[in-house]
Amino acid sequence: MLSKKTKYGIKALTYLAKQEPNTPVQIATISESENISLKFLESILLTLRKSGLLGSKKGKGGGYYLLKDPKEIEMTTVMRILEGPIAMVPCVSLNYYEKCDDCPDEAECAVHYLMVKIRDSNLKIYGENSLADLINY
Amino acid sequence: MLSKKTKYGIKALTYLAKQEPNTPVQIATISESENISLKFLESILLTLRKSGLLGSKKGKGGGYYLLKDPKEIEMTTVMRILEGPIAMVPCVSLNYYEKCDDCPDEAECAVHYLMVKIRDSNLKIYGENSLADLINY
DNA sequence: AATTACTCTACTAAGTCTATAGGGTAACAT
DNA sequence: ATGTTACCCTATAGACTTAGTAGAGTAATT
Repeated sequence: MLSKKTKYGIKALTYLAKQEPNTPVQIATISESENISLKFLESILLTLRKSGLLGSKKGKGGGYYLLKDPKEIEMTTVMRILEGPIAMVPCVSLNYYEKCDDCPDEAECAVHYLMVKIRDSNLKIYGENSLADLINY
Repeated sequence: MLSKKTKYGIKALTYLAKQEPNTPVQIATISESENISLKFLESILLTLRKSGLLGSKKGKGGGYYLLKDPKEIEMTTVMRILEGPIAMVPCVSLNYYEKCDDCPDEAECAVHYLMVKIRDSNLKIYGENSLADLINY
């Protein structure tokens, strides 16, 4: 299951992508428009800022804004930040690889075999879709 | 993330698929061979039996066995039983559809758009792979 | 200089899910 | 009858998710 954090995060990002570049949008505005709990959204935007996707401006007229062109932000990045590893099992993760403690031989593991296929296809889809692709279709 | 329940379930199923048809295998045998907690495996095999994938025989010489030819069991079925819906969001699920309460229009929802693609590609992979495909490669 | 509009940080808490453990019961084979 | 084995029920520690609450810090405006 996709966490609400990820769902809300993507919605907020697409909202920002629809705005004029570099015009800060307040949390409350996004929260109301997308029906997201204000405080929860606050913490989500914070992680997006910390990971370099968003910039923020304090004080009056402040808010959050995208740091890059929506075309340049691919969903692989977004998903990794919000949802974590793309792979469903650590032993097939490219960025967060971990050996299974119960599995003596990965090459012989049926789960591994299947999950590599799932990972590759998902990686392809996330790579083919930028934030810009999600707002005009 | 793939739950351990699913992971263990798939391992147990492939173990059974490697045996001679209709020869019951004890839980303990699978548990030891695949390094799975006995009690946990017990509950997993129970759900697999209740959903019609496995048969069981009580008493001495008893155990679990596959009810169908491994070629006839596609991973879509297995995943649905063990992991639940294939879709990552209820609003794109074919079998467990639910409307999002925050989303006014699915057709305009970026998350929906992306998750449909993910669902379709995963469904394709699970559909192309039977239990038999997972043991000989 | 005061006020206002924001972001930032931390703490708490209910709810759910995961993974495991223990004990007892019913069917079956010998 | 006896032992083997599936079956069933309950409990629990821990982690994670999704919030809610309170307050501190910062920048622009008046």
